[in-house]
Amino acid sequence: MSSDVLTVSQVAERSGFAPSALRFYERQGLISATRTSGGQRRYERAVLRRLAFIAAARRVGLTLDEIGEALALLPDGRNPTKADWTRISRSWRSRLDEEIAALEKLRDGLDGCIGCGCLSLQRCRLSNPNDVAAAAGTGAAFFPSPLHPRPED
Amino acid sequence: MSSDVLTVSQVAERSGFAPSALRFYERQGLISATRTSGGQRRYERAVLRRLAFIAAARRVGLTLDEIGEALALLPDGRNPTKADWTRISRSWRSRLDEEIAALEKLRDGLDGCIGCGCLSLQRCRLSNPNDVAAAAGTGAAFFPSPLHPRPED
DNA sequence: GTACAACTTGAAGTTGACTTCAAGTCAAGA
DNA sequence: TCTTGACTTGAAGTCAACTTCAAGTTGTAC
Repeated sequence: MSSDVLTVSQVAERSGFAPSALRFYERQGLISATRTSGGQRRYERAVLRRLAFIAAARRVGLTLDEIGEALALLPDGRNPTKADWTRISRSWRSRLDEEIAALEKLRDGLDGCIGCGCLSLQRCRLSNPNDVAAAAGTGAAFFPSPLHPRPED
Repeated sequence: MSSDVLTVSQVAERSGFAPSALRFYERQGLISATRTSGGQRRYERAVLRRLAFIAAARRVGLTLDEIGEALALLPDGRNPTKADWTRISRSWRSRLDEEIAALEKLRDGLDGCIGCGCLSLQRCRLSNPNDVAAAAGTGAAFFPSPLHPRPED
């Protein structure tokens, strides 16, 4: 139990991450823990804040590598302040804006194309991949794609 | 070459998919090809339309399994009409709308939370995972997540 | 008829983010 | 002290969507 350290299952429950994920994040250097004399992990409360950051960053679409880089910008020695967290998450807003814009563009493209069935017509960009291929090189350019997609949790 | 059938590399170039992806899609049952006497693939032109559909569907965020299910709804025996394509892609618009809405919600949540640094404060949902865990079960509920994300191409 | 690019196959590898497993060790309440 | 749930480890497995590889075959321009 108790006062100021937490066990793996306590952190798991409070953070929402599975114990296996916590061990994985530790191996990746995203979080750390002290050990009991018997070798079991004990976490400081500050790890919860760190995990909250990781959860939010994942949701925004950052990879674990990127999250690691962001966390590396936190001061070592002292606990991060409000300003520290703000600083390293400042770019998230524009990242989301870009992603939203990309999806909107895709949606509008669909409205004028697949949505109306012109997939089967000669002049639709979607149904006429050779034109696109000739112009853009690969089919990946048919439509803008969302930025920073991530696999299912 | 020529008149009405296409080789693998021709389809690859015109569709934007790599030859290995075409073989993979064939194994998955998404596309099909006839064979020469020597066993090489020859594609009908209609495969390009199918591939355009696959490309668009991938972009919208469908998995290959879902794309397969959608393609299974096309009539067999005759080539799909404009109405056929429209029918099976009708749900894409709302799917994108939902995904966009989820991202906007996430963005707005960030504006009021991480963005202002309250990650370090007591009453922020993000910095207070135990409350969320108690209420929602897992950390996955901190923020709405985008629907149907997909791995990098 | 020959050269050679393009094609064939099944199997294994890749990436990211984890999870699962087996086999054993630790912590703490009764 | 005993019991039992929680914990430990490294290695291997999972998932999606492909790519890469090796070793051999085919198609066609000359």
